[in-house]
Amino acid sequence: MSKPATAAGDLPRYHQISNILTERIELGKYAIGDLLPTEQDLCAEFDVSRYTIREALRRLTEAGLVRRRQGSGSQVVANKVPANFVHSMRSLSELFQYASDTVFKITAVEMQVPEPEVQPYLGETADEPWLYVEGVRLEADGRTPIAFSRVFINREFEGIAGDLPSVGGTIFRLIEQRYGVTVEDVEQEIRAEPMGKYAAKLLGSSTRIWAVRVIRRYFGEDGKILQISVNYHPADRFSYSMHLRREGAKGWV
Amino acid sequence: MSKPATAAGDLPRYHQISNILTERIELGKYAIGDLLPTEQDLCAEFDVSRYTIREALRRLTEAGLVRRRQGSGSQVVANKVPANFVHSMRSLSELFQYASDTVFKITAVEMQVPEPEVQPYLGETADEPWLYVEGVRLEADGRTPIAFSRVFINREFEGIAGDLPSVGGTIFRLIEQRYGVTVEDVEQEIRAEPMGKYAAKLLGSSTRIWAVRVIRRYFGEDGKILQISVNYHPADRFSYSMHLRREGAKGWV
DNA sequence: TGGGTAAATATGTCCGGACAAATTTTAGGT
DNA sequence: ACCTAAAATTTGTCCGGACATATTTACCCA
Repeated sequence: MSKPATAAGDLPRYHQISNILTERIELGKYAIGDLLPTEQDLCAEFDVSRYTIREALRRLTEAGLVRRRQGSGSQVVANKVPANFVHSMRSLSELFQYASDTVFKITAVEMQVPEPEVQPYLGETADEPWLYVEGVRLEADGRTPIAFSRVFINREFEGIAGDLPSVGGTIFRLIEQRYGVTVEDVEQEIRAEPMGKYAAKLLGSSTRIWAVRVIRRYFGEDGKILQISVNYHPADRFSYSMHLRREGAKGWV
Repeated sequence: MSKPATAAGDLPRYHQISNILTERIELGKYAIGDLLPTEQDLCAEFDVSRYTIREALRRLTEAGLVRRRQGSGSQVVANKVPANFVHSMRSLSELFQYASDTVFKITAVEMQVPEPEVQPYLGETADEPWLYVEGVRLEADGRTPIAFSRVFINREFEGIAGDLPSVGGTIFRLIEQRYGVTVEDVEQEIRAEPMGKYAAKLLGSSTRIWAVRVIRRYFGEDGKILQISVNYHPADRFSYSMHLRREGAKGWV
């Protein structure tokens, strides 16, 4: 092995070296748990400065293949690059993708054992009663429907039933504020299906229309389900957008 | 301002300087869009080497606060370290939510100016020809259809046309490998609509069915669109799931 | 054989320098 | 006023060096 060439259009040396080392790791020449050759040895092998080797190893570290430890060396911890793509949002409100000044008009509130549609999402708590809230989310004009929603709230928080008529924002936010719990995880599932007659009627349609159904489960810190919401959006008025960005090191070929 | 101290237990100098610069950005001393002082000026201000300043600025870059450009300077692009809720995946393959052993059966390849449906997603490049690839993605059994896809590939990469018959994986990966480019960002949009007759037929249905249409745009490092894919999934066989996890501090903006 | 200490090893921080490459600014010409 | 080319500026790559710090190894003694 010798000094990598850096003719016009070539990758930087440290980039080429990190590609070579990555390939060796992937091929098992350096197995998971093994130490890579020391910086000094790699400098000799590739005939480059220590700086260049350190940049190459930094890339391997950022890629998650290697962990470096002072006095110890560079240990292989993975043999594939977990290139991460990340969709992030500043708050859960961004998850809904409708404006923050929309209104939730409640049509029913009661304790209820969830119907079969929802039970698969509840696990062991499927047979217990939940605080059921039903309603229509409207644009700020108070008239244009956005979605029909069924919300199941963990009965630990049934005390918020009295606050619900005044809910301008979101129910889970109400729970967080009233009970000091925090939503740590959210599972969301999107699918398309024909909308039920009842829901369609509430959304102002007398014919059978299609819906995009969005189910969201909100989990607390201990993994307990705080709330489940089942939302039906008219298909012709719904789209769901997300932006993913690469984080960390670039993917290797 | 002077050389940061490095007594025992102190943070490294570059870490201290990046903290100071982060605070200035958050306070608006360097606003979004502003250029930070040059490396040279910062070396003078903090009385440290260029290496130390570059390490500090690297940290700001990795945190997403700053973008550095050779010949131009270091521009503030954000004044807060982003993200509370994060949906992450190890590779873009996870975005598709079908198994990795599926097969893409190609039905057409040609240069083409994209049709009106796609043009809003192309911006200034809407009038130019793209390499058009059309096909059906099948389960590993080679028979069960998953989705009908139209793919528009930036004509810079038209050389991959010859590789396409053998594409077992994904087209963007082929582009990455062949041209050494990297997908940095992806925009995805999901909506439901009736499926066109042609697509439905290719998916084995003689009646008018509903589809979940998923449009994805893949961007390279310079913000250029590398590829667009328009995928039609039969609604009854499609669902899209995501898991979001809280990261960083609790609480709301 | 086990424990403690010193020495050796390997990476981390930081310095200074040089040249390359990309971008911006300046100067000159039409 | 606009355009083009050259010069200046700013960051990127890479070199060599020194000292600090964390870990591992070697050695000695009970």
